[in-house]
Amino acid sequence: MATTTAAQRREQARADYDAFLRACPSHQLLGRLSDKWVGLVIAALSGGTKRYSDLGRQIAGVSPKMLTQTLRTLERDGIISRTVTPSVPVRVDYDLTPLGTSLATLLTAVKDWAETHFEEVRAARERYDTENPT
Amino acid sequence: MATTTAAQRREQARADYDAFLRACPSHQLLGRLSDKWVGLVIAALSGGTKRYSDLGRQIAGVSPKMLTQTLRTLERDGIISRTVTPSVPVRVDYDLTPLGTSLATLLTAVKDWAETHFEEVRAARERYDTENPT
DNA sequence: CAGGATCCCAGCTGATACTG
DNA sequence: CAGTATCAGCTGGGATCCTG
Repeated sequence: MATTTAAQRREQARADYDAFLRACPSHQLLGRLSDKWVGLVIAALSGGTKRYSDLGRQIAGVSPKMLTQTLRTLERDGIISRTVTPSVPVRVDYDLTPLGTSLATLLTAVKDWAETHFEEVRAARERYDTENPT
Repeated sequence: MATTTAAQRREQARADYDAFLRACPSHQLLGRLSDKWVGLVIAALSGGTKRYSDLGRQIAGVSPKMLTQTLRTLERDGIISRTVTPSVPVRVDYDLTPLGTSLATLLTAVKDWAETHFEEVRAARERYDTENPT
């Protein structure tokens, strides 16, 4: 025996890794933040309470499905709050919770870093591309 | 006519949005950071210089392909440096650049936020799930 | 107005095999 | 040792149609 192939070991490692990732808060958060629409939604809500259709209009190109999906996961995570007003067309307002606000702060920090260093990154890319014409 | 359907308008909006996103540094950065392996690689390299196979071993479950791909994009962005030593088996060392180090700092900030607030998120999820048995 | 349900395609991921 | 090349599978996201 001892036929522990590299593949088997990697498979095992992957299982461990997956379990680890699922339990890893920072990675979960990263996944959330980078989710295609999450950043936009949070940014939009930083401007105050918004209705569903306001968000749909303000965030260019989002489909109803993705908007709803995004809002739902954010609501589930306690990042935003959803308020239904049973008037005659229904009215639903979304807002940032305190937790969401603190997350928005973090997002701003990331944005600042990006804006500060983006020129460096751009230059690095250009250098790399001219050096590796592939 | 004026048959500008909702779909058409969304399509147009989507084009604008895509162009916007491609030009948006913070969103690009977010995408990078949340990339499945990027966080792990940066974390691994925070411990100092590492060889290709070291990284492959330290990061459980990564395939050679993804490891290479991740390293390449990070190198292109000027986040890590790649040093080839043409000995008789070849030897390649990876390291964080100053830019990469500052990014690692940001990553740490995200990690701290996640660890600080994860319990709140977990609680919010539990509440949401018990309230919405679907 | 605010969504739910369904179908479907593209792209990324990963496994495997091969090379300088 | 440090990759590259190829192929298959899955999942995310959008389009579309429908409801309370």
